[in-house]
Amino acid sequence: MISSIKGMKDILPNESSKWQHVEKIIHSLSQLFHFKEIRTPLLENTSLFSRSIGEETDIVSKEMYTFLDRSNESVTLKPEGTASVVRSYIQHHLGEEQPSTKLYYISPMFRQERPQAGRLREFHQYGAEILGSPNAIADSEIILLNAAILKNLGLTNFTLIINSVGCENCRPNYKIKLVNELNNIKNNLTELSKNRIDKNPLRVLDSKDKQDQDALKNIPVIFDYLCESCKSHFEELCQLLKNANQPYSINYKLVRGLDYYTKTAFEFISENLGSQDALSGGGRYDLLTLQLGGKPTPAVGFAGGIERLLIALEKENNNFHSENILQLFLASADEKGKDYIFTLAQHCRNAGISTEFDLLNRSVKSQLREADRQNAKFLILVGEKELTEKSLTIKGMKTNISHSLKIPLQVEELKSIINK
RNA sequence: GUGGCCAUAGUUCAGUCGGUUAGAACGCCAGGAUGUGGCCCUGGAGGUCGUGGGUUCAAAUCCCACUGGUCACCCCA
Repeated sequence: MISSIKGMKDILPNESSKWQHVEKIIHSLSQLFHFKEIRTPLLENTSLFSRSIGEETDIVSKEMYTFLDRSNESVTLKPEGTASVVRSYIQHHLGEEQPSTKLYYISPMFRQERPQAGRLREFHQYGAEILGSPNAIADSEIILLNAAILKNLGLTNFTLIINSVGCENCRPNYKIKLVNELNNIKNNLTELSKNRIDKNPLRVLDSKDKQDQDALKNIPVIFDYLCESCKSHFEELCQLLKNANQPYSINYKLVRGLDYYTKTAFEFISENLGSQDALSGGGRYDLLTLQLGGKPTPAVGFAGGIERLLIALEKENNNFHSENILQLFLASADEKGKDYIFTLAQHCRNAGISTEFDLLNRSVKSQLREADRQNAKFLILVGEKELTEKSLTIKGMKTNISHSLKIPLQVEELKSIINK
């Protein structure tokens, strides 16, 4: 038996309706906020990701599915969405058409990590980006869309945390100060954090280790080192969130794992996700477009994990109604009945009635069991008797109401009974 | 990538001081005075016990490796 690749899951028929429901809400809310969908390829040039996400990040240094294609080009299955969107934005000059652009996407992503709860090698993200606006109102738009999607799915148990990670003007100053302080308390830090002091000092801050957190109690926070522009941007965002009645908490130690973030960083977290507690995350990336060869374009965006949404929804006992209910099951008692219902099924389906019948030549009893199992709303059984008498009976499987119908059948009449 | 736990019918599991044809429930299939489902009753199909080695007269059961799952670390969605 050949099975799926480790960490890559089939979405089976009994769960695909949940996915469709979630995707439907993502589409409709994104469009309500007037974002337009963008679809980019799964495969990109490897350099797109190494240049944007950062060579030193875990994603690029050890998690990407990278390989040489048949022309010896290094290609990579996309590990996140923003880089591709920005690449496409630059390549197709979307910024020339209008001063600001709002885009959203739903797409599989790939990272070769050890799978665990809420973490897969192929997973699905939904995300949105606003390119062209440097203002906090764009940040709030992104955050509020994200929150609206969560709420509309019926989630209640989540928290928004925000921070500012500064910009190219103020972050270097803070970094120097931070490295100094970290070196002072070096002996109280875990090995991993010690190693990070030089490579990526900001990441030391959000270590989950208790020992680290104790040692970091009195560490200076970036907020005190933000430049005027970053500070006012952050304050403005806070005010906008308040005006929108969007609860949030500030966590000065929130740092995100991708290098391109500037100013705003945020996460929506849930207690229901085990150790992978982020439902979604995002932030501002004012330098990325320039870095990827485009014109300087301030931008902000987020991405969320669909699998994690589904886990959180399950934990909150949100039961989805199964869509795609079967309206009519046609059963046959003999060969003539079979011929008749085959044709009738075409008419019903053309009229928009979802219709099913037996494909296995089974007994009447088996056909009816099947109708029951499929949760059919109505049943019509046809045999020689009905055809001779030119009269059919349609029966409600749940209601026990039945109607007589004359042959030739008027599909409109049938439709009105079914949709009543 | 590191570590803990796990791996028996389609599913959830029982079965280990090693010992004859490996069980249950649910699901599936067929039937129940002959053309009306669900409940009920009867019968049936379905497993080389994750894979490969080893120990033993004998392995689902003990040992090793591998693979997969799961949880945690790491990291992130």
